[in-house]
Amino acid sequence: MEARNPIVRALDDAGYRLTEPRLAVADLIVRHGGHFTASELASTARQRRLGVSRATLFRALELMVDLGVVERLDLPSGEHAYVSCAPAHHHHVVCSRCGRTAEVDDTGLNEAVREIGRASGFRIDTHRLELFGLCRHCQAIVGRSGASPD
Amino acid sequence: MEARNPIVRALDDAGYRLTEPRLAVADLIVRHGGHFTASELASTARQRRLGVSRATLFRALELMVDLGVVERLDLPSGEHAYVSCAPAHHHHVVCSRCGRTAEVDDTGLNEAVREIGRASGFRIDTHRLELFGLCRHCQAIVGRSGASPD
DNA sequence: ATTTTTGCAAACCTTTTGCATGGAA
DNA sequence: TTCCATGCAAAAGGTTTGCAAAAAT
Repeated sequence: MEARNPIVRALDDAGYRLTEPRLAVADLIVRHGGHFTASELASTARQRRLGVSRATLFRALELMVDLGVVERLDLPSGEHAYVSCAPAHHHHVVCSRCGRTAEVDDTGLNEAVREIGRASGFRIDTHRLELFGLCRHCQAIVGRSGASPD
Repeated sequence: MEARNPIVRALDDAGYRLTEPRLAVADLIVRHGGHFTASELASTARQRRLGVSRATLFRALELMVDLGVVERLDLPSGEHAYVSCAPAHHHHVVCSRCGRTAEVDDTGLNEAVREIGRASGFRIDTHRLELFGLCRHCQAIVGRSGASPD
């Protein structure tokens, strides 16, 4: 039933116990959609009286990141944030107005990375690309009203 | 003529006062070379008895980031780090063994970013690319001794 | 002389940890 | 029943802030 939730499924598959707090966190995350900080998640949990302590929240997030179903990213402000995602290498575009995210594949990027390695002489092992802008929805809103993002 | 130091020059040009602590921080940074965390810089300053308080260090770093002569980046570990750099849009490759960095231009990447925008429907405003690997020097060392990075 | 900058110390925030209790398998 | 996971509360970092004193212009 709730194993429909991909995070819960991943926890289950990996043999972790499906506890009340973990289920609550997983549910919050998939319902949430966009990116979120640990604090945001904590206060949502508090509002809904889900009884998830701060320590447990962080432990759950760490677990999910390890399992690859949640990714940690860094906002331009330097804040740490998380997004739920499929367990494979990829990147996210983040809407700076509404927080919506989309996954992005490596097409074209891999080649650029290879080129950078060639030019710099570095053997490049990993990279992180974070993109920020306006999703289609917010472009329409901003374009219509002339409002500025943020 | 410490105005030879590009950070000092930038401070001067922007009309900030060239104080003892700022000069000390600027000097530490340009001498340092690779990336560094605020704490690392703080402890180096302490060792050398430069008399730069923590608060001032952070204020100086913030200033330099604002001026564009220092960039803040996020290591894979999630730690915040800084590197000194030229004030233009670019990215860094960071050696995960020795901390050496090289600047990288956008060639090829811009196109990839444009393509991502097209595919995702987002209007992409900014992006951050962080690359990690081994610099030429460390490749040679690791290759020779068979040691593994980190 | 005036205004900016600093140092100190405390506050703040986020994240982690030890340990006894509680809950899943 | 047996571990694993949780909560609590304290600790550990990292970063910011208010304010009086010090320094740069």
